[in-house]
Amino acid sequence: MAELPDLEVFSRILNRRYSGKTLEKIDVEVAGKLNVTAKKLKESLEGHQLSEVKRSGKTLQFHFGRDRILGLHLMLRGELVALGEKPPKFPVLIFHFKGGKGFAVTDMQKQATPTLGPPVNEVPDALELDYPVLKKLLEGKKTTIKTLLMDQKKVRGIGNSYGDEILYHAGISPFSIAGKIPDEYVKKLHKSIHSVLETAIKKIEKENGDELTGELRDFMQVHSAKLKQTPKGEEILSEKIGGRTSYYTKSQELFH
DNA sequence: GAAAATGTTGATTG
DNA sequence: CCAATCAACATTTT
Repeated sequence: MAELPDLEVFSRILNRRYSGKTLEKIDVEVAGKLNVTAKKLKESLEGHQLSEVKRSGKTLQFHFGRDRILGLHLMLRGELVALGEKPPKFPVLIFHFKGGKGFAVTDMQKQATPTLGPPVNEVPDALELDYPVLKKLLEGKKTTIKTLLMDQKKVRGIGNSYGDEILYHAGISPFSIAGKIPDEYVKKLHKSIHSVLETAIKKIEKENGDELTGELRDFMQVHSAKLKQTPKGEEILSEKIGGRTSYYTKSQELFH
């Protein structure tokens, strides 16, 4: 969980289910990563109406009015679950809305990070990245394109799996030096970022329907430990880049 | 039972 | 100063 397309779909579902409802109570089960005290969070949000849920990069933002915004990063293992009969496993935060419904943020690793009053982030979101900005981002950079795409200080929202999918789609090797990629391929990369992410959003939205749960990655073309071949029959290679496994094929062009 | 797993941060090394 | 690597976080899945 927790790359841009999943979060985009979650934000839409959360909006449909909870926007307009008043937060009756919020339980803070794990306060370790919270930037304020549990008491302060409760004082700030309880009794207020959820106006909107937004996605920003790999974070969600719950708007309870001006100056009452809760940011949330799910990190590696964070999940969102609707409250049911059983109490959620590994709860971090539990939102109870008036009328009895609610959801929980869970994380077995306790790394999910809620932030009251998240600072405005100037780094472009992957879905808002236009071609001239991307071109400028790559110019003169000596780092590999895979590392750069995953760098949240440069573009927000792309992680290890979609990074591989995007580069496969664009026909660029993840080991290519960012600054050495010709314009023609930077254009392809720009198109691939949008089309891979938007296609994923549509597929996840279709599968998930109105359910909060689920982690759909069936449509991955290269980034999967199970796959040996792409749908086109190309052999999938894997190698670590920056401590994380990258999946790619020989058909992706290497610029260096 | 070992290894890897969608992310980030801070320390460290070149 | 920039780039790259690694460990740490806690648990499940392969």
